[in-house]
Amino acid sequence: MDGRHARGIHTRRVTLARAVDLATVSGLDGLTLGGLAADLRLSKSGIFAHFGSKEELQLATIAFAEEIFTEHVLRPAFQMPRGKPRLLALFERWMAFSRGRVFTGGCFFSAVTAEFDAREGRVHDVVVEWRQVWMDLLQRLASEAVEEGHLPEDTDVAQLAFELNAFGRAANHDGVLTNANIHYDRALTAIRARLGESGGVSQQAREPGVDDR
Amino acid sequence: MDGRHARGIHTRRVTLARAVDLATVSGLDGLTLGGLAADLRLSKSGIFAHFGSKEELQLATIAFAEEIFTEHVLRPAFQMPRGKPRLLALFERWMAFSRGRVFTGGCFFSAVTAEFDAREGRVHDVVVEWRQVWMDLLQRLASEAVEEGHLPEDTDVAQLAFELNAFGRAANHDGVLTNANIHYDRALTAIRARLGESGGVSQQAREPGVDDR
DNA sequence: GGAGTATTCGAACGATCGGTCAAATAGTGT
DNA sequence: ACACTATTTGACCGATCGTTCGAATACTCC
Repeated sequence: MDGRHARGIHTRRVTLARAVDLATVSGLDGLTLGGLAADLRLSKSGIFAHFGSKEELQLATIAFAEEIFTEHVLRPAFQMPRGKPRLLALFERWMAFSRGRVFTGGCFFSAVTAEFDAREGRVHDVVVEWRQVWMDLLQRLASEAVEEGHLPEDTDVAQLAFELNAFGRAANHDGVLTNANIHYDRALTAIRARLGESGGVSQQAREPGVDDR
Repeated sequence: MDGRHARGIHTRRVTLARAVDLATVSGLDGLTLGGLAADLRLSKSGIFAHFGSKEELQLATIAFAEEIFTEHVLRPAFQMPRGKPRLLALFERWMAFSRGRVFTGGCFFSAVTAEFDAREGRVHDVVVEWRQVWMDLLQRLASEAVEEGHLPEDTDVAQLAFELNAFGRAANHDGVLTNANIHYDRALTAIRARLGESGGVSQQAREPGVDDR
C-alpha cells in the first residue's frame, strides 16, 4: 500500500550493506555506482534508481552504518548496568566490533569522520552531527558513572569523553593499518586505567575475526 | 650538469606544495592531475611529466609532507633538552601545526593514514612505514625521558606512545571536523597529565591560524 | 649566438565517472 | 486473470579520469 515491493526493499538493503563495507576500505567518496553494480551483479542504473544521486547513496550508507553500529555496540552495552559497567562495555564492544572486522576496513565512522573532516556539503554536515551525538552519549554515560559513585565527583566528563574516544579511534586506525590486534589491547588498557580500573584483562567481548598478533 | 634546470625544480616544488594541501582536504586519492593543473595554471601533461604516474605523484607528495612536518614539528622539538621537555615540545609543536592550519585540512599524516589504512599498494606500504618511524620516535623520546629520570622507571613506553599519539590524532581530526580549538587544549591537557605534569596551561607554541572558540 | 637538452604544452586516447530515459520485467492488489 | 505500479535493465550522454606523444618553448653551457 505504501508503493514499495519486497524485492526493492531487499535490493536496497543488500546494496547498502555492500556500500558500507566498501566505504570502510575505499572511503565514502571512493564508492562508485558502477563498481557497486558490478560487485552485486546488478545494473548501474538499477542501483542508481534506488537513491537518485550519489550523495543520497552516501547519506543512506551512513544511516545504514548507524543501524549496524547500534546493533553491535550500543544495544549490547546498554544491557549492562548504568554507570561504569555500561561505559566500559561500550568501549569493549566498540573494540570488538573493529577487531572482528564486521566491516573490512574496521569502524565505519572512524573512517568517514577522517575522510570528510575538512570537506563541505551535506555528507560532512551529517558526519559532524553524528560525532556530536556520539560524544554526547559518551559524556552522558560518564556523567552517569559519576552519579553512581563509580567515578570521582570532580571528574571533567567532557575531557574524559575526549580521551576515551581518542583511544578507541586510534586503536581502530592502527589495528586496520598494521593488521595487528595489540592496539586494541592498548586502547582497552588505557581506557580501564583512565576509569580507575586496576585489575588485569577481564572477560572481553569478542567478535570472530583475525588472529591476535 | 645533472640534467635538471632551475625552472623544473621550482615547478615541482610548487606542485607538491599544492598537492600536500589539497590532499589534506580531498585525500591523497582525491588528487587529480587535471585539478592540480587548473589550480596552478599549468597544463595537465606538464605536471604529469614531472612524476610519470599518479602513484608517483602521491609518493612524492608524502615525501614532501615529511619535509614540512620535519621543519615545523621535529626540528623545533629537538632543540629542547633531552627527556620530558623534548617529548612535550614534540606534541605542542604538532598541535600548533594542526591548529595553525599549515595545511588546510590539518595534519597531513593523520589524514593519509586514515585514508589508506585498509587499502593495498605502494602508498599504503609507505604510510605504514612512516607510522612505524613515527611511533618508534615517540617511544625513543619516552625512553629518554625515563633515562633522564623524568618518568617512572617502570613506564611502559610503548603503551605511553600509543596513548599520546591517540590524543594528538584525535585533536587533529576533531579540530578540523568541528573547526574548533578546544580539542587541541584537551589533547595537551591529557598529554601533560599522562606525563605527570601538574601545572596549568604553559607557554604554548602557536602558529598563526583560526581563532580560538 | 648556437647546439643541445630540459621543460611545457595541446591534442588526443580509452576508460570510467554520475546521471538520464524509454522499454522490459516482476510483483501486488482486486 | 487483469490492471497497475514498482523495479530493473541497457543504451546513451557529457565530463573527467590517468596517460601518451609530438611539437613548441625555455633554459644551460660552450
